[in-house]
Amino acid sequence: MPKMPKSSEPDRQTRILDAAESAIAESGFAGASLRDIVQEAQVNLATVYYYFGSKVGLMEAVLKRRFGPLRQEHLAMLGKFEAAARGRPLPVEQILEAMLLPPLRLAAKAPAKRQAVTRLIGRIVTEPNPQIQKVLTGQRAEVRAAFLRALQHSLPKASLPALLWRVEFVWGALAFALCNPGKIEIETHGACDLTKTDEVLAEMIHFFSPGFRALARNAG
Amino acid sequence: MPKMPKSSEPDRQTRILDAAESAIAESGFAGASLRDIVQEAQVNLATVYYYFGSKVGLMEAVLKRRFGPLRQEHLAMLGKFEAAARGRPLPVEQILEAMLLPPLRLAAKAPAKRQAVTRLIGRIVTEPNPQIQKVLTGQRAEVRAAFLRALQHSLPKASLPALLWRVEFVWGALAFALCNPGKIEIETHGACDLTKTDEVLAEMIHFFSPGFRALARNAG
DNA sequence: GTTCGTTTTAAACGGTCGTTAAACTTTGCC
DNA sequence: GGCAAAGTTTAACGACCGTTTAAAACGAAC
Repeated sequence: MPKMPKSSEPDRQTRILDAAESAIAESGFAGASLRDIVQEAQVNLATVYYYFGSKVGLMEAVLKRRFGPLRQEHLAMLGKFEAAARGRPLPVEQILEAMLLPPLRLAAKAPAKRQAVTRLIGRIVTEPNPQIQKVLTGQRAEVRAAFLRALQHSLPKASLPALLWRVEFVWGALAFALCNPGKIEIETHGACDLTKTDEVLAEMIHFFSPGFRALARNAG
Repeated sequence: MPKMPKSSEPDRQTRILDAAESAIAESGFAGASLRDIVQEAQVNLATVYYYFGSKVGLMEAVLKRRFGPLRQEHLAMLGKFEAAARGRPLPVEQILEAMLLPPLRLAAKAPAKRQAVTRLIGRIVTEPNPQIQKVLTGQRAEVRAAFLRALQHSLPKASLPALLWRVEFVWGALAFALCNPGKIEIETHGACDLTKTDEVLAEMIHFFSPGFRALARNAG
């Protein structure tokens, strides 16, 4: 049986996951070393293998801990909007909100872990390791299909490739923004602050929805 | 004096740069090993140090070879449009074309090296190593400033943060699309093909320009 | 053909990596 | 207490990494 956490301090598995998340954020999946991780987690090296089997196993656990709940939030929010609409097509603004808000909220978590979580999202986009990619491709497909169906319902005149491309563009803009929050803030001299979730959400919705609505008029 | 290339075969520096580019595309900057690179380039390990000084030096050379010309193309295309407009504001479609076409053309290069070049772009977005980041931050700032100035001229009513965010979103969508061309094509079952440069360019311009034009009416 | 600077090679250095096997400590249960 | 299971630590293995040194091969100039 696992040892109970010592009141304030999280248990070993959690400490390892937190440390791994930070390490991945800072150095990428390949560059994050187990020895650095266990040092920050104040845990012995072999403990990682006892709980997670291997480095890849640990990486998968890190991803599942964050992106499992994220997928559920995506589908739940979209489902809530669809239930309220009772079969009628959703305004693209609501579809965009269901796409964007869960990741943006995740990015605005507790300051200590904020950068780790956001950069983690960016790392996945360009991750070469197929074992790590595979963890997320399945659930990404499910979420993408759900949003695509909603968009097709709202914009029946739009062609499928036009919608597919636009969904990719929205994901890309989101991933890029989340990827290096500090960099954007610096390069725009503080004008773009990712921690202001509501602002960013509004900005993105205002930017993207006209491009979707243009598809409603003529086939695109 | 450097040995002349043997007609068909590129010289050693070029072979190393090509191999390094492929390796980075496949495994990232940290994961790309010099021993793999020199094996593919059919060159001795120490040759890398003779020509490039270190691994970081090689990485910098790889980036400069591709993104130096890219920066020039960006500024040249924007300059051409501005010269033709003779001081009048540019339509956002032209500004977007100057932002998007050079990278898209670069991505449509010779098939053998295509994936390497496109994935290289994606890697940079999430690169942790500050030495590598630094190579591109300077020239990125210059290009961003040029496009921002053009946008401000065309959309004088738009607020600065609104424009800054939108520029980031466009870069993000572009980088994401270029990052893993094969993945998008597979996940959309072939509907999204990045090699069709004209299609992708038209799709992006049609998607983004309404979001920019919306800023022309009321302050955003 | 010898000489000199340039280019290429072979071999090794120290270090870090992921991983494993076995010994050790703790914990819950009779 | 004694025992088995769960958890933790120690210590080491082999592999690969970036880097350096010094010697060999080469090309042009005289």
